[in-house]
Amino acid sequence: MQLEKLVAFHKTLGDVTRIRIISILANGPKNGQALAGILKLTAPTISHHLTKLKDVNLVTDRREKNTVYYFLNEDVLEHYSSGLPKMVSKKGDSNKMDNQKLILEHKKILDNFFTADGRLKTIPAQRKKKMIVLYHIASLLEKGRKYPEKELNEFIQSFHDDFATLRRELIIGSIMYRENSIYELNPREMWADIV
Amino acid sequence: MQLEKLVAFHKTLGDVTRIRIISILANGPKNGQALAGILKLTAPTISHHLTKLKDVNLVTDRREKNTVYYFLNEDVLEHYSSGLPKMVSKKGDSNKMDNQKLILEHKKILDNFFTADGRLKTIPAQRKKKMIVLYHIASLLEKGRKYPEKELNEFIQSFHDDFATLRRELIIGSIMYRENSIYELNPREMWADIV
DNA sequence: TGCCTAGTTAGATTATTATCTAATTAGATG
DNA sequence: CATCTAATTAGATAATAATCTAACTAGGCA
Repeated sequence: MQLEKLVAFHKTLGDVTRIRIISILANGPKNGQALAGILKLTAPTISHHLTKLKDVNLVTDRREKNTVYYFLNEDVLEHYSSGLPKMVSKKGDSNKMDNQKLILEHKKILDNFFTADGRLKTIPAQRKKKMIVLYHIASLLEKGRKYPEKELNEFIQSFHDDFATLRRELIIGSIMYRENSIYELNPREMWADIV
Repeated sequence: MQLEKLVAFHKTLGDVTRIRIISILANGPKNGQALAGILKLTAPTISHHLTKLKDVNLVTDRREKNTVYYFLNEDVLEHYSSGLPKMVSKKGDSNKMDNQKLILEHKKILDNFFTADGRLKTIPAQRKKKMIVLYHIASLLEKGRKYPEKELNEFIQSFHDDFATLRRELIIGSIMYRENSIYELNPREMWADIV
């Protein structure tokens, strides 16, 4: 019945978490762990919501090695077009042509620069690669939380011994900012451009 | 917060009963009793849903004597435009200009032809009035249900002793149709033009 | 083969909500 | 004023669903 479908669609969108997931995915695909991190929810909860979103065809997924990326199906969204497009406005992604390809490229770079147990082999010289590595490291920090310099150092050192250089790069790249030796992630939507 | 509003809107639409109410109101205002009758729910339940619909501005109401008529706010619906417009397509209501006035006119006619305890005083001679009366009686039958002639007779007789005439009029007016002495409401949206 | 990581499934808990009955409010009407 | 009808409010019940922890599954990779 057509009516049931419409109700299901709205019921799916009638939940804050799912709307958040949608607006995140509007800026490009993400995997489950990333979503869980951003929304500060557990993996099963994310999984729960994603199945609901998949049920009404708002989201599709695609496996890449060990991790599954979730894509927003914008056609459906536009079909039911529900005011969302306005609030969910994409960031200035001029050529989002192949977001997927971008992800894989990033993944490859990370694979090259990190060891299996997650340590950074060397600090990349190439600016772009360096940024990708820095973003990756920063992605494991808690958004909104303040880190004393000592704590941040220890954290960075778990990736690479030259924590001083890396810490400075995080500031220069405006991924973090510092106030009285207290560090914090920059509030700007850091997940927008990178995985 | 804008997000909360969007969620609230969808949550409101994520319920079968409320979608039904909306698609009924799309064909013109109704009062609470009428809605309760059509949807076979109690008055408090209808009231509950209507307050929710009013909360998100999908419905407004207007009191007329003792009874309150509920109007669909089509602007909001179009603003959030949610696939509903398609399924909720108005019937060919050319001059809906004053639906409200129409309602009151009908009410007056019904008041004139029915006694306080709901019996039909006389069968109207004027075609238009007769139709209104017939629709009113038919509105108490169950859509989609098949009535054996005997049962239908008894039902009609609860309004007026000349059940044979009324039964024939229901067929002539194509409000009902008959197959092998089994009667059924015509499937066309009978609530569109009346009540 | 055997571990590691990402996701899903199961089950429990808690919060929300659709629905009902009973009681109450608000107008209208005789 | 007394009564009637329509609507809302209060309170109870039962169903749905969001979230968590714990256990399980399924690919990579050493």
